Amino acid sequence: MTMHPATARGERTRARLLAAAETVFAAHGYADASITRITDAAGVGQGTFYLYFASKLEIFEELVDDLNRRVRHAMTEAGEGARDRLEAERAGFRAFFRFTAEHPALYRVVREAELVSPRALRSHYTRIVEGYISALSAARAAGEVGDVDPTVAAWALMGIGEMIGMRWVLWGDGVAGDDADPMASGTSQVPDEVFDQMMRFIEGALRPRGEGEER
Amino acid sequence: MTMHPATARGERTRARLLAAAETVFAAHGYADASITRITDAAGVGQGTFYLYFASKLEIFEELVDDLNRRVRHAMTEAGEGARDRLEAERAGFRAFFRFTAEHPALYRVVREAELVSPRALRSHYTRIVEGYISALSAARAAGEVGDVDPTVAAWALMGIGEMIGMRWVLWGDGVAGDDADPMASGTSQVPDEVFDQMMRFIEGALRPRGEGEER
Amino acid sequence: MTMHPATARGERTRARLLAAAETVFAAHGYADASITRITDAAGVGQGTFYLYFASKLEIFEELVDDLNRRVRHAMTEAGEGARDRLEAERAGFRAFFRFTAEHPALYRVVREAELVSPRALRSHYTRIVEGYISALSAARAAGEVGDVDPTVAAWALMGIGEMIGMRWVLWGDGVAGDDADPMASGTSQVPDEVFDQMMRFIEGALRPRGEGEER
Amino acid sequence: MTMHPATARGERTRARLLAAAETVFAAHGYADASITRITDAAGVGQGTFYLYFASKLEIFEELVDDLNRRVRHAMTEAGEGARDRLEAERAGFRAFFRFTAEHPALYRVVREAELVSPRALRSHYTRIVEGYISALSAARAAGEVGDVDPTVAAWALMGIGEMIGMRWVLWGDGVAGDDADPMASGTSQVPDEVFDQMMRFIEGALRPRGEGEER
DNA sequence: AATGAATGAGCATTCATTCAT
DNA sequence: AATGAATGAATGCTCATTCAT
Repeated sequence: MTMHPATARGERTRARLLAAAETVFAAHGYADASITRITDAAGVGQGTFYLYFASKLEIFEELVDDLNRRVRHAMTEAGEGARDRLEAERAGFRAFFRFTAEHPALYRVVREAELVSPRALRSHYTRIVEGYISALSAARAAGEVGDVDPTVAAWALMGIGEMIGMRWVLWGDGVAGDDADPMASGTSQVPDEVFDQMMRFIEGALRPRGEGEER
Repeated sequence: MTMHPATARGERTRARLLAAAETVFAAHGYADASITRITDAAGVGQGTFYLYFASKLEIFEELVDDLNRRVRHAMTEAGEGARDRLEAERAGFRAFFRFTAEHPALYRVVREAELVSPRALRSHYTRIVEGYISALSAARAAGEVGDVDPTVAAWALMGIGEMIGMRWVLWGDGVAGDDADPMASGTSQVPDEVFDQMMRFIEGALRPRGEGEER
Repeated sequence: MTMHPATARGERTRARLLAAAETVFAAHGYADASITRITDAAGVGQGTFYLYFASKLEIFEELVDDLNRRVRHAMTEAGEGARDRLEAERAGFRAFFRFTAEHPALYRVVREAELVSPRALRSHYTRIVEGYISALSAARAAGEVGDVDPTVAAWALMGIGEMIGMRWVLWGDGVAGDDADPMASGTSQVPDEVFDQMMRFIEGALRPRGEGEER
Repeated sequence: MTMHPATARGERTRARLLAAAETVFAAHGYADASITRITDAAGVGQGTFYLYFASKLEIFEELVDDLNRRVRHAMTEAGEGARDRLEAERAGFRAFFRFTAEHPALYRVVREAELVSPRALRSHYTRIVEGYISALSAARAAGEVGDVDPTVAAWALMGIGEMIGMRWVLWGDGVAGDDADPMASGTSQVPDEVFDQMMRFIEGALRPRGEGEER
């Protein structure tokens, strides 16, 4: 499959292509991201592409994996110094949103993966969720978290992060009317009040509950 | 834009095309959903397509709008007989998942809209969220809901529904490993335990809180 | 071939179609003048077209013939009251240019006929030229015109009229640079000085010559 | 716009395409000259076309320019050894007719340009006429030519050449009846008597006049 | 007489991929 | 290692024409 270069020069070329692919896929989508556009953006000849990737699908999947590795790394790293679960969560979300702002490709590419490579899509979400699951399980064992199923809660958190990120990072601050230019986005940050409200929502959901539950 | 037929026969043909588009877009994605595939599925000649839709994009956007109208209708209708906010929420989510199971197109089509027609995508989410927002605002005024910002909470709920729906309705029950055929899906239902856990999560998030909040 | 209507209403519809065809062919050219455009311009249904014309080619040829009849009529009529050949010529050219200004279709349609219907093209030019030939022959017999072959002179005059008409009527007054909008034309008139110079040129060419010829 | 090849092989392919275009446009006209027909005639694959030309219109315009350059070159070259204006004129027209006979595309393509690319059409005629204008101006200054406006005379000459060329070169010798196959042409030459008569006509038009002019 | 629906052939254009250099 | 040339399959879209009403 993926062909790996023998020389350092080749290594650089390959990296350039992958970086170019991130830009081009994010800007045009899978179908309209022609190999030519990628090689042009990378500053190499058309034929060079096939020296390092067997097909368009392959570079796409590698890109998804790559982005996945990078978000997860960013999130984990952010949560490392945290005192408790809550602080870690907060840091993780912050990191997630920051990554989203810096790499709009993450959203655009992943969303398209639904059809292009369902395998890649599933693996992307699943890996992130796995991180949540183990963190939540540990927290539950430590009594920091209420009686929610870690798996379900993990997917819910994933959904919250994704949707809030889409709404406030990708779309920007403005009201999401039909009017605004939908492409002029990708650099905002989630406003503090929104972030706080979101964390409130999550805390409430995860907090241990002393009182009797309704229903 | 959209051209409307003058006769009943034309009306029927147009409806057949729209129905075919739902199937075809869901199965192949926007880029690979050729007009020919759509007209074949509709049982009409190629040229007939352009009697009713000016372009592929146009039928796509109309389809998104159509699906949007239909989910919202299903959700509203479901919540109508509910005693309290919680029951309504529960019914709404159930309806949402049922609709998702019956119309996998909703997910696949909407997700692709990110690139195909950002306008359609935004409008889709925004309209659904608006429903949540007004329901939450009313519930908060009635003291049924805690002190969360209705807008943020609404987007969070949207995210939860979408992610849980994707995971358990579209992907089915199985573990989301790299192995299973990712296309053989779309008909499962969210298992009861998962649904209950999700509702627990949501209740916790929205419940009025007596105790002092950290931070 | 051409189908003729039985009723007065039909007669009117047919005339409307022919008039619409003049406009549409002039504006879009043969290839881009769709039947739909013609019927739309005529304010009738698509199918109605084929009640009166067997094909697109047929209405085109009829239009060429029609325009041809009308220019020739305009030119003949104009020359009728003239005292001598020269005055007649002058009036004929004036009429030709006026017709051109009012019916840009004449040029555009005829020029395209080169490929669409060579038959129609030839017949158009030939018929006009025939008028010149007989006028020149008569004038030569009367000694009003020098010793030029009427046929060759007639084609030369045709060429002059067509080229001057294109340059000053269709293109307008402006310098024919690459810049001006080439479609914004068709209503100018040949300026008087140009017209006079052209007539001088023609007079010189046709005038009887007493002196010895060079060569 | 026009893309130029980087290698000699590409240069050859590009030239083949342009030559094929001349043939195909002349034979079928712009609208019916499919890219496939051109690439077939050139002996290359369909896709190859777009390596060198951005569109059908572009190769058309380049072809018009190319033909224009070539006629003008042929005409100028022919008139180079001439003793006087008249001899030069004669040689120029001969060259023009010869070129027309060898490149029927000149006529057919240019005539269609009226609608396809008015810009190209104007520029074609204007450039040729400019040559006439400067020659006539010089001749007038030298007293070789009478008191006609060089610009008007130049357009008149252009018209004469075009019409005579069409009549005797493109249509051939035969009477231009409705019968003859209109496509079986393009190789005749203007008969000597016709050519001489045409030159007589032109001489008369341009000759200095001693006597008093009517009007 | 009039119409609108239906159709399939046809075309410009794009693009992933292969290959010779 | 790198490149640009070449290709043909595929697709969105247009349009003259036919037909049932």
